[in-house]
Formats: sequence, structure tokens, C-alpha cells
Amino acid sequence: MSRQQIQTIYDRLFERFGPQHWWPGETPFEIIVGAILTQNTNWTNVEKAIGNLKKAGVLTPDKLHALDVGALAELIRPAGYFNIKAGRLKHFLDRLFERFEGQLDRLGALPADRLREELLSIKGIGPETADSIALYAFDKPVFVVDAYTGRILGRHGLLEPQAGYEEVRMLFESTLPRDVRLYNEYHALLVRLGKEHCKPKPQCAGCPLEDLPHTINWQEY
DNA sequence: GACCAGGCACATC
DNA sequence: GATGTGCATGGT
Repeated sequence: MSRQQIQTIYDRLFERFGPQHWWPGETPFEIIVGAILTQNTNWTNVEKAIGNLKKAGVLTPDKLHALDVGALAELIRPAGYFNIKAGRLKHFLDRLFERFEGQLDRLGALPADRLREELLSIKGIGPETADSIALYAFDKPVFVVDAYTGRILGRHGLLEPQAGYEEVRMLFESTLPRDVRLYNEYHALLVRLGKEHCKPKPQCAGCPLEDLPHTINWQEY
């Protein structure tokens, strides 16, 4: 995929949708919790769960760390997979207190590559969650890849069919300037496009990329 | 009722 | 190394 194609897509999306003001969370910790809760889950469900955490007054590292995992699961029930995700939040907090004295600033002080390694070594935090935390909670220049990214690029023939997460991430990071604001906006715009036009069943009418080339069997992506 | 949602770990071949 | 499965709620 060429630099020009990446630039064209960004320009089209920004012209159509404008700035997205991501991440939709007020503090680094809220962003981290949201990143874990939104795994394979609609954001509106995550909002309900985060609302429950706020209402219960436990949306801080100390309070969540002290909370019983069963009680945590009940609070985040609307986000789905609540038992799994309660464990994942606990795993993150255990690591934060074991190695960083419970202080997000100390975790965020790591350089980007070390931060990714640290996050990826926590059970329940995979590539997209780690990179979302790095970019949106700690302002590290890491490009976030998600299901929409692969689907959109695949349908336009801009990716090898077997491209993995790291390949796609490096494609963007090696093509774009190393700019946190740009990475922030680009990923958010791809999600916006995905929600409106690039679901498994495509809704191409009015899509800002409608006139761009598509692969032969693009609906299979 | 079917489909979808901003994944991940684990089992199996 | 690729592919399949469980995890679960809530909106369209």
C-alpha cells in the first residue's frame, strides 16, 4: 500500500467526519478500563458498565484493586463476558501494584516499546488492547489496528489476505509520520467508517471510499 | 430471531 | 502456524 493511498483515505475520512475527539473517556484509568471492557463489545454496553463503576465510586486503581472480583463482575455485567473481563481487569491491576506501586504514571513512564511488552505480558491484554492503552491513555505514538482496519483495507485490496496484526501496524507506522495526534485521529476515523459503512454486511451507499478500487471478492472480508 | 459489536486465550490439527 | 471455540450483554 502506498503512502499516497494511506493519505487519500485519511483525507477522505477527515473531510467527511471531522475530528472524532477520542478516546471517549475522561482519565487515563477510565481509558484503560474502557479498552479492556470494549473487547469485541459495542461501546454503548461499555458505557453502562463504566457508569456502574462510577456510581459505585470504584473507578480508581486503588478501589478496583481492593474490590472483590465477583462484585466487580456484577458491576460490569452490561459489558458482556463479565466474568472474563473482571479477571482481566484484576490481572492488569495486580501487575500495576506488583511492579509500579499502583501508579499509572510509573507505568506510563516506560518508553513505547517497553510499555507494549509490559502490557502484552498481562493475561487478557492482546495487541489491540495494549496499543489502545499505549496511544489513548499514555499518548505513545503507536498505531492501533482493529477488525475494521483489516476489513476496510482488505476490501480495497490494500493488504495481503494473510496479513497479521503486526504487519498492518508496521505498515501504518512506517508510512505515516510518527505523530500521536494523527494516529489518534486515523484509528478513530476508521472505526467511524466501519460502524457506518464497513460492517460484515457492507452498506456502501454514501461511503466516502465508495469510488475507490475494490478487490474482486471484497465482500468476503 | 438473526446479526453484530473498537478481542483474547486456549485446544486441536 | 493456521483454524475453531467459549466467553455474554444489549441494540438493530
